[in-house]
Amino acid sequence: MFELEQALIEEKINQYLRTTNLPEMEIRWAWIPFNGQWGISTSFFQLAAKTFAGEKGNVAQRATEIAQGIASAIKIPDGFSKIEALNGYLNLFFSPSIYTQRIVDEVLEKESNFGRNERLGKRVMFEFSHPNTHKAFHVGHLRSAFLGDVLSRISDAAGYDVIRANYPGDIGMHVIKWLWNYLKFHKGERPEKDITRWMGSLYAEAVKRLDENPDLENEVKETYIKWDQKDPEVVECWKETREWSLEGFKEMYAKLDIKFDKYYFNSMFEDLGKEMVDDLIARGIAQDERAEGGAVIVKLDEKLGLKDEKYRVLVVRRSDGTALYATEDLALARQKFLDYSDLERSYYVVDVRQSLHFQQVFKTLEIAGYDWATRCQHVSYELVNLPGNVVMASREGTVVLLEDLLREATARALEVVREKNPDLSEENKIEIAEAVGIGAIKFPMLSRESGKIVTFDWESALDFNGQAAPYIQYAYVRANSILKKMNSPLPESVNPGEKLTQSEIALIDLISRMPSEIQKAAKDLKPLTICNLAYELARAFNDFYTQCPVLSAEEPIRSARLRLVAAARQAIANSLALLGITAPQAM
RNA sequence: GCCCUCGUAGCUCAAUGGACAGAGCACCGGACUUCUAAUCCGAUGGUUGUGGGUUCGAAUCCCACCGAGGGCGCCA
Repeated sequence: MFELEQALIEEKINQYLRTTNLPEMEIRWAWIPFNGQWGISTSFFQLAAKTFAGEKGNVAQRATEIAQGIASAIKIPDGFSKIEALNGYLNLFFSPSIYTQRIVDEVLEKESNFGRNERLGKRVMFEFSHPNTHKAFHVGHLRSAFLGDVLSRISDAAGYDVIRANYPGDIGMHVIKWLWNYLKFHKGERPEKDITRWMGSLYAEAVKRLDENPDLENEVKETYIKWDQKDPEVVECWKETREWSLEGFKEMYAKLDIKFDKYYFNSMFEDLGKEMVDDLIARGIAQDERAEGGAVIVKLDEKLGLKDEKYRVLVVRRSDGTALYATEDLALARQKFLDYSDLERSYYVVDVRQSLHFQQVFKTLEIAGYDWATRCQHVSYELVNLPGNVVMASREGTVVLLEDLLREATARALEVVREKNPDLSEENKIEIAEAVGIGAIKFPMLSRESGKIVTFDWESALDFNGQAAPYIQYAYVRANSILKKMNSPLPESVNPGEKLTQSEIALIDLISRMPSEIQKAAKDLKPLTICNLAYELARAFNDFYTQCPVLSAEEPIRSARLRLVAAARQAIANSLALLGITAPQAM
């Protein structure tokens, strides 16, 4: 946003340093942290420390001296109102009128593209969500879905070409159990609505039956053998019921506004994985211990010559020859690079419990000589637990189903909409309630560090107050409301004059940070950064809203404020879009 | 036993190695004849788990310890 200005000033600083025989320094810019003061700053502590060359001295004082020297040596650059040396920092204040006009104009010209970087011509893939077919979808599963979706949005905005990949678990023991239960007790039945809930309830029923009567495991094993031998009835049933689950997921993703470019299915990689393992055995990377009743393993630490245990041992094929998760992951990783050979990075958005597993898989691929192996990266996140640190598990019955949460959240939001906006059409109210309800669900999962556990409880999940999506949406609605009441086209670009209030400056300051915040969020893979920005924007706008009359203001202030409101509305909308949260027109 | 996360206000969480560690919730006190009060303003609240170290400067980096959670050859 201010690269040109920064480069010019950097040149001047370096010139000063040369003429005064001070060492070169790397100049890092930061925002001036004081509220209502808009500008950029850099500090000279490092340089000051260097001038003492290890001897003792007052670094802070020297830094201030240098900053003062620079402040008096370089003229105030165009567009700046003040240059100041303070506590070792050099602060350059923007001339608010000039830059407010520039930023506002840029936002209004770029609209939804404001904040987006130019295309980098680099491709990355995010694999996320990976739901299990034939099972329920609970709140714990949402974190990967939201994280992956928003990371994709942020990376896209930061200039990357993003492939959004899903990897449904459409085969495995859980599916076999489901099929057994279905064929035995529910043959011919099909789901009417709430497909995913229905699939999940049949799975729970299967598990319950097997718990109550372990002898039935034999029947499950028979089903598994039938599956393995491609028994037509079992295979057909799998194909059909699998589609039901996928249909259910499709509805759910549509509701959550999550899209995928590419589907990889677990069932596609059993055979491919086994072939890769055979290759690993042939090349002496994997050890086949099946003759002694063991499995096929890769002794990673030994292969790497490590003394201490780090990567341990990876089982790549079961003793009975069947594939397991690791087998399939080897083939999946390769497939991604076969499909997209130019992939700069292949991200796996999977919970933290699988950290070691992915390290093992990636390291195995590296040892096997695949040059892309080092481009694979596990993006881990902590779980969503229930109060008392209870893990959500369908087996334990400790789950909150997505369907239930969605229904409750939208119902609660609908209640409020009816109260606040009784005149809106019912259709409109429902639309708003869904935007608010879903936003309220997404925000808390995105607005904390991914390494921290999210504790789900109904009370805070349905609390729309405070640091939450509805607060941000409401700021958007307020801006929208002013612009609707304007009843005329938006005024042409105007200079707001020198008398901008603190709240106006604070607002435009935040808007101007958007492009760099997006870059930061993409670099750190942190949606939280965007959550913070969105919330700060909303807060600054609410402050502006109470401080500064717009429609009743005198010209030219009125025009300038109207344009600022439009820019703020756009910035808030863009930040919400990055979070996959809908900005409603009214609330 | 080894490895990985996390520990900040009563609670939930922020804070590119940098300026006085900030919000929300809760609690207390205020503000709607005004562009939507799903809002705003004010008050209270801290030895950033403990002890060392690195650095001009540490909540942030390193080491040790304490506490919580997770992972560790045939689950996904």
